[in-house]
Amino acid sequence: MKGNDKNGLKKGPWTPEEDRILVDYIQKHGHSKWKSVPALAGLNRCGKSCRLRWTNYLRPNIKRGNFSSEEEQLIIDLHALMGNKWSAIARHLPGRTDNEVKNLWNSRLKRKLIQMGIDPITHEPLTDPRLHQLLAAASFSNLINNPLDIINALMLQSDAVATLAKSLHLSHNMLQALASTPTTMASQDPTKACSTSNEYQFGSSSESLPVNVPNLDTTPQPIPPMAPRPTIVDNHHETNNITNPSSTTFQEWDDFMDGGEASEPYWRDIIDFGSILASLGGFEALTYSMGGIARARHHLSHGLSLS
DNA sequence: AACTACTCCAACCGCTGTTCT
DNA sequence: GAGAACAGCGGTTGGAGTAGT
Repeated sequence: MKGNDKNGLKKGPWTPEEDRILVDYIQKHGHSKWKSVPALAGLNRCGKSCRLRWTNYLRPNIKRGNFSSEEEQLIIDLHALMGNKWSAIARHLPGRTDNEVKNLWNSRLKRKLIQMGIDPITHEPLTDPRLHQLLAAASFSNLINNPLDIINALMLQSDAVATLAKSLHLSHNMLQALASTPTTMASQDPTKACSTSNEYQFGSSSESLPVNVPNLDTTPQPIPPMAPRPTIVDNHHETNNITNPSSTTFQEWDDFMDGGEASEPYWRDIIDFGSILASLGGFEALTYSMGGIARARHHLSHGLSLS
């Protein structure tokens, strides 16, 4: 990456002096022809490199530093609509560049979605192969065959039930949020209104972005409301009233996954499994498990045998 | 302290679409 | 209309920094 190219033009990181020269030149003369900029400014760079440096780093109003959770959520939402249209996504984030958005997606957001059991490409729940992969890697297949084993395993740790219950509840809320994303966005933000011609209209300009909007006929049915969060949950943490998906849903998941309560690899595996089970639409199974857990907790608190 | 693995991000590359001649 | 020049975009690379062993 370092050194000069075959034309003798410099490559690699820009020095502060080069930055200063480029900024001075553009402020005085503009950049109508990028190809001529380096020669006129006195830089030993190609025009393309100058343009990139200016647009991604030197131009005014560039916002630097960490992305806020709101920005991250917006990127996820927009990516669900547009795919890898980084420049289009970046236009909705003032001060952010397409390169920054792309880097954030590739380095963090993509992984985060996978962790949540969501395919980062389709933004739909991960499908069977992924589930089987997970099941093969872990020993949960045995647990599925005998739900009582789940309970027995969970009872080995006092916070187990609370942790799993919370993870399942968050998974469910996230799925609800995702399932309702296009409608929700359109209703909240007029710039994201969806026309009837399978195109989303953005902003006041005539720009329209043809995207693969899911056919309404094939849109997954709304996820049924989950039973109220069990009161058995957690003596050690504040009980959150999580009944509706909201913009805080993903933040809650982040906090949950990053926090101590889900930090053990053992629990993260269970939570991953719970997410994927939920993703596959196994809410009956979840309800069953939750009910089983509640019963188990009741049995335990009354000193009864699980079997 | 040394090494390795991993993450982040600036910059490059190659392709595509648009504008100009 | 055709080809050249240019700008913009998305994918990829590689160096720097950091955490873990």
